[in-house]
Amino acid sequence: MLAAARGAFAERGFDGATIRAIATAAGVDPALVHHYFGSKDQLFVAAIEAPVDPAELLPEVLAGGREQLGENVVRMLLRVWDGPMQPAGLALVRSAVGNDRGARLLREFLVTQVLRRVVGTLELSPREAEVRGALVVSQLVGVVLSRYVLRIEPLASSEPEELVAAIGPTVQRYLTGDVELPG
Amino acid sequence: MLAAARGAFAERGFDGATIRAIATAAGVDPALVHHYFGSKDQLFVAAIEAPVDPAELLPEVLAGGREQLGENVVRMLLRVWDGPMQPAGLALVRSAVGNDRGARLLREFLVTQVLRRVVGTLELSPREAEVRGALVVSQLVGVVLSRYVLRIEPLASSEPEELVAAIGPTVQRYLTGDVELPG
DNA sequence: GTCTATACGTGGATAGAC
DNA sequence: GTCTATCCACGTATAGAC
Repeated sequence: MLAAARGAFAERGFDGATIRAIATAAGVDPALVHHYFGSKDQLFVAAIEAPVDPAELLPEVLAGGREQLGENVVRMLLRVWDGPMQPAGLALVRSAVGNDRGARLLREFLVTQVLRRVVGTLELSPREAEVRGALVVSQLVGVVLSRYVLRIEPLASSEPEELVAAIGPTVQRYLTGDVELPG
Repeated sequence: MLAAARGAFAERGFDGATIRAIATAAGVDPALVHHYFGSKDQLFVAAIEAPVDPAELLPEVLAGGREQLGENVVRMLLRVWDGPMQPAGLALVRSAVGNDRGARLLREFLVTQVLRRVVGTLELSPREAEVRGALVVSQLVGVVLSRYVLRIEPLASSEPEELVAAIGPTVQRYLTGDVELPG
């Protein structure tokens, strides 16, 4: 039933998904949904509960050393999104673009849960860390949107490792390379 | 009145925006909107009518020669989005992520109107052009989303030229650099 | 515990008065 | 041409029967 909700939110966003449709997809009565979750909002937060914990993935990302950080970040992003994260992630992204609460939710998740962890392992001034982190996000968000939402070819059907090779260097440069820092 | 529609669609996406709200914002009667535009769909396409023609911007992008292509693309993107394109563009992006028709609309606009023009000026095999174009799009889409939708700092309030310096090299590499080409 | 019935609001669209 | 009044469909949520 949560799976049905995730699927619906992923396909149609928060506003577009209806409790009726979710209930039908799950083969139950719409009233049951309210009975279990109370409201649509609560159902949503239950549905997008992160199926992966960023903290657990961190060691693997850092394992290759400083020079492989860029590729590892892209590799991990694709592994997670091609796998368990995709429905919940899509739901979150779709809703983030739809309304401002969702945008704030996603922004804070990205900044505090993902960015700070990766960037925090480099020795950087807070200011520089913020800038480099934002640049990385700009590329990663673009990959997710192009591959999973807009489905632009050949990005959408590329093998993960091909994208790692193509995009990893960009992330690497943003993290440790020579970048004029915007202010 | 079109301006009010653009603003509403930009803020709330296609589904979120209501004809009533648009009419109120424009200081007119909701029925008038139907009278002029017939339906919400038609109002939408009228509202997102591209305020800038990609073809006209092309010479300026190409002016600096092959080595400045990356920076010029980013510069033009920001100029257009910081200016006249922003409301219509936001409306399109918001709706593209919301429903699949919108996604197809945006994808086709990006691929045929923007990508092919820029990439077409390099001498590349169709296959390579497609790949490099998609990589460029992945970065540009990410910038737009981070800066204008998610409003991630410091991207959101950076000066355009700072972003040009930071992100231009990425686009340059995707266009003319050494990239392992995904398939 | 599960479903039927329904209240309540909202939004797109239309008919018709002036 | 512009607005009032209204129709109709849909969606959330709740109350209450079984």
